[in-house]
Amino acid sequence: MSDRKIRNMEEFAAVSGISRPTVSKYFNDPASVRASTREKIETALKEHDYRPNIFAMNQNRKLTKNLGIVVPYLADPFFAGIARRIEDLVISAGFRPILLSSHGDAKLEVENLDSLLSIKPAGVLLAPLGRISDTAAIERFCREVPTVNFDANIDGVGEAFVGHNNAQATEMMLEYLTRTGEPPAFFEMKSPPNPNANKRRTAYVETMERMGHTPHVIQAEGEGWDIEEIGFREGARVLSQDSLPSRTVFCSNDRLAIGFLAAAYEAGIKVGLGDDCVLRVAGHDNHPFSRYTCPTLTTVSHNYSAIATKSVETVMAMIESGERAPERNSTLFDGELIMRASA
Amino acid sequence: MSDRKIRNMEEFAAVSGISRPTVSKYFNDPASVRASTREKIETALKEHDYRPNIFAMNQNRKLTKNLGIVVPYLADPFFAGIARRIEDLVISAGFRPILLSSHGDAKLEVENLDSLLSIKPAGVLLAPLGRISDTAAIERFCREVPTVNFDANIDGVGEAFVGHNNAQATEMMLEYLTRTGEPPAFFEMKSPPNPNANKRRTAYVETMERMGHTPHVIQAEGEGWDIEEIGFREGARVLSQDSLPSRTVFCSNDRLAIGFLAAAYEAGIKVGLGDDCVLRVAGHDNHPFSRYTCPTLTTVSHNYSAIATKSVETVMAMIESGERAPERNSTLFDGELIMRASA
DNA sequence: TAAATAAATTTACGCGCGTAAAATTTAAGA
DNA sequence: TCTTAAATTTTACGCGCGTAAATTTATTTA
Repeated sequence: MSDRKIRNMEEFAAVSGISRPTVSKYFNDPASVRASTREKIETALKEHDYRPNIFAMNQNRKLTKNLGIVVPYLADPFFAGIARRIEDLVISAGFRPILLSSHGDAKLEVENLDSLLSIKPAGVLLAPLGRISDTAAIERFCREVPTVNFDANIDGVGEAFVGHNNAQATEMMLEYLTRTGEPPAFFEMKSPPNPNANKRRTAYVETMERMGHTPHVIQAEGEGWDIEEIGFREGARVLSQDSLPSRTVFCSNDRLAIGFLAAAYEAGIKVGLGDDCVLRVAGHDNHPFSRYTCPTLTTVSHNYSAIATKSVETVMAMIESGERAPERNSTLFDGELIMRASA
Repeated sequence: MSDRKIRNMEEFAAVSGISRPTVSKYFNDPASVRASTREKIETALKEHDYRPNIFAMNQNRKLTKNLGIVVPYLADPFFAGIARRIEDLVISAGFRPILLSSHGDAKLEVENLDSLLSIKPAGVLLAPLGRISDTAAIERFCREVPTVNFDANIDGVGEAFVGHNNAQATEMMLEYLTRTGEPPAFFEMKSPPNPNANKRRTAYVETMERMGHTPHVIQAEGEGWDIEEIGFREGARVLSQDSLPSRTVFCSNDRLAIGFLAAAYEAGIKVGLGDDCVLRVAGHDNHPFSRYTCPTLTTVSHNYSAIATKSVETVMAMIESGERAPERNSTLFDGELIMRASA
């Protein structure tokens, strides 16, 4: 590596023996220049360690290579995990991922989109907060930037939706629980922050009725994203009142189930499949920590990689074609039953 | 709000009745212009919704308002939590946080720094991977950009270190466990990815010896960041062999403890303080999930907010003064005992 | 009220790169 | 070898803003 510092593309073009506009073209798309030219540039690149100024590039490019990723709550390992998959795919597509978390706050969600606007992203992958989201502000954003909505569906948000098939997943778990024991009660938050919760409740009620059973929905009080805490507190209340309509409890999501299991443990109630167990508990999401609950949590997994892949593919297609989809279509991926010890 | 679109600072200066260089100065620092001028600009701002082009700004500014935050593993809620605190502080200091995760991969850690370099950050807050980090590459980066090292200390990385007082925290927990029961064995990873682990082991051994007890270190095989899994697998092995030298186990960190507790549960071993319990287990970190283990985990909390605040203050001081510290100094904040049910 | 100081304006240039148009060279095919 | 299309080079301009120097205007102090 030469010690002479290259200050700009002009100088780099000089040392590589190629004109600056062609070098510019190379950095825009290496495949767009002749193989012999590409080689010359790449040889010079190894010698001189030059990199185009990202600000000057983006100032003039009609389309930046920035791609925003907004998740509702990054401290939730569930979202951290899916964000990571998406980041990897975005990088290998040659884009620069900008990961932002809304931290459960609708105002911050809009601020994040606002902040993204200022870096002219080529596209955005948005997992909205849901119920509390400022839908009008988000829609305004989506008119400016090609956006794909994932995880939590909000009508009108983004050109497409990619998510988890809550209906199929709920039905599958219900079938399993009923077949191997008894029809479960459904434990959920009274005001769930996420719209998936509503889909799951609806699917629970409808499937139960179709199966000829009476649905029992237990609603936990509490707001916000401290979901384990709500599951624990309300779980303890329900268990102490001994008011459960079924000895099987299907929690709306794993974080609620994690809290519920902790409450059961503390109450000395043995959960699981064994003869000495008095309760079965199931969750939904295959949360990273569901493998380490006591007992380990039976749950339904999202098809994370399919959702990540499809989301990225969809936004990339929009970016490349340069046009919006004629109609908003949604893709749902089926869940997978994860059988563990709790049910 | 007017419907006329403002395209650049020139046009915005025109509608606000102020010259463009003064407007530029305002955006650089609103306090640097006369109050009457500031008002005029802010009135126009409300009317016309203009925002300076961030790329054009950063291209010419000697110092951008970007501030990099690099954590080793964002899917760990521990790091997600501390990253969030730091982000908040950075934003309120008027900077734009760029959060990147190394995902446990040393190559990605260097790539992250490399990527930050291209956006000319004013400073960087780096929590390095630790043992596997490419120290030489990181040091090279630190010579270019004012960097503060936090969480895991690596000599030579950054101008300062801010972290947790592992020695004090370990000693405090040891004192508690010994006073209320018996001296614990120490459960850790054989090849811990994080240097804090080494500090904790050393503190354990030294304190035990000072107290007149024989230290017992149990080392779990296994590499990488799937720490709960390692704690579970190796915990199960240790418990099945019935080879524990003490009925109290002090885990090097909470994630290991979470796995260990799951193993104890599965082995039917009752953990806690009650008369019917045969084992006490303690952790270290006050991981967000340590409140929901079975039983709830007794642990030591970092002083998260102090660490975040001091880290941000330190890097801000470096940025403002424009000079590097004459010597690298480290600040350690004491831990706090979190007494729960497991010990 | 004049002088001293601070702030704002005018003028002018540069940052590093994208990109368009026209001229030229290169590679591929008949 | 000639034709043709593709790739490259030359030339030239613009993006939106930072910033320096000189000048003018406003505010504060004596």
